[in-house]
Amino acid sequence: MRKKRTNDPDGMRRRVLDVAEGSFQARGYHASSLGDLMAAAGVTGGALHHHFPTKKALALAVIEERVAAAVQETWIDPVLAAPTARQGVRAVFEAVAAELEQQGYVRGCPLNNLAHELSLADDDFRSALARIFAGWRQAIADKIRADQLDGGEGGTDPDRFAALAVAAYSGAMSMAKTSQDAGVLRECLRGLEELSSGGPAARRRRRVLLR
Amino acid sequence: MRKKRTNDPDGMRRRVLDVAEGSFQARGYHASSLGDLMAAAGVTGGALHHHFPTKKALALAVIEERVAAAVQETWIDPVLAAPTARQGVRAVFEAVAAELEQQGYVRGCPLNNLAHELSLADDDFRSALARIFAGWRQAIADKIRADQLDGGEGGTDPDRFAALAVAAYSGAMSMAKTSQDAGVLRECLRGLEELSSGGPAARRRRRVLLR
DNA sequence: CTCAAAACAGGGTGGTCATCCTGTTTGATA
DNA sequence: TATCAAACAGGATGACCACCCTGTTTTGAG
Repeated sequence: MRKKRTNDPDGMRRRVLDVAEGSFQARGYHASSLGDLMAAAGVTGGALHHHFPTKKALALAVIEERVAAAVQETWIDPVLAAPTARQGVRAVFEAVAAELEQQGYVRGCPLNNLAHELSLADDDFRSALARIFAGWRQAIADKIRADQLDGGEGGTDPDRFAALAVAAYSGAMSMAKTSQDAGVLRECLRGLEELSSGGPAARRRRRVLLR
Repeated sequence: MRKKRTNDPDGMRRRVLDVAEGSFQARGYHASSLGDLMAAAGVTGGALHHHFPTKKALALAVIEERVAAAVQETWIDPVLAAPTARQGVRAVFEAVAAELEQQGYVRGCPLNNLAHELSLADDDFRSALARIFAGWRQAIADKIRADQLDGGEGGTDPDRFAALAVAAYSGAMSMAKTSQDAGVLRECLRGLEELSSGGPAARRRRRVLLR
């Protein structure tokens, strides 16, 4: 009997990206060998090399297609959908913390993981990752500006708030990954809110300020 | 003529640690080969293996002796020496930003760099790194508590503030490394201060809330 | 001085890894 | 149906790389 083969370039490419995304997240770029990825994806060397001529090309595709999408889905979209930027930030922190606590382990933020390992290694990596960070911060800052046009967020500097929110999240995820405990995410969120508009006292103030 | 050799175990160990610390910081753990380290340190394979039987043992020594010391010197000591925790945090942010801007490039926080690459790879690495994070946070939290005994820092939660400060710094350094621009450090510091005791609006608000 | 242990030298080794190369199969187009 | 580029297969290759092993030199204790 003859063995059949069905050409499915898109599906094969997608399977490779799936496996690579997961392995880069769990083991990092250097610790992920193409041999392991090929075995995990059920792909031969020829097929891998056809779609991604080098390991760098594969990583660049993971960054631009998967990591960027992950930031969009877990951060930008929820923040934009929230009533205000601050509520969006809180919702994301809490959603991520809850998800991590449920799954029982912390693999860290995919963007930060790759940023640390690859930013200094290659300028193509670095600029691709920097673009994602910039888009993340800008989305939050724009949302703050929208809130201000709606009459909220008095004197908050949008860019400062966005930088702080992204930094606090990234750093909290670093610690959560290292301690394998998502609690620090909640701790940082409460720290942010205690100092800004989060606490019950602040909520009282906001109601006063709104009319 | 005979070649002379002077046994200097401490010096040789120190030279290896110096080179390894620098290379782990600049290239990361996996991208640093023992061959490169040997060449850079002027050390033979036998000597390296004598002092550090495995690469992991070398990295563990770097973490426990060098990274921990770096956190102590650049963060804990200045914060403890400052009049208040907040002033200490501000001083460190500004000192690091100034140093980075002067040297023209950003290699990132050594603790965070290694934490991202090694936390999931090996539990010995992970716990050693987690200990450093914990000591860092606790030093800041203790300083806040001392400030409160001196009558300052009204209702600030020490652990929350410490977690937020460390997270904001770590995350800001991630972005600074990725964008090769230390400006985000200052941005995050201003964000922290605007939201806490810094901005004029916040000072006004806080006064109202206090009764 | 003796001598054992520590300190160091340097080549070897098995394994892994990314990439390449030659060939075969598939599918769209004409 | 003829044709050709894209898609895929799978082994070859050469370059590392971490670790080990055998041997030599230095050092300090007794």
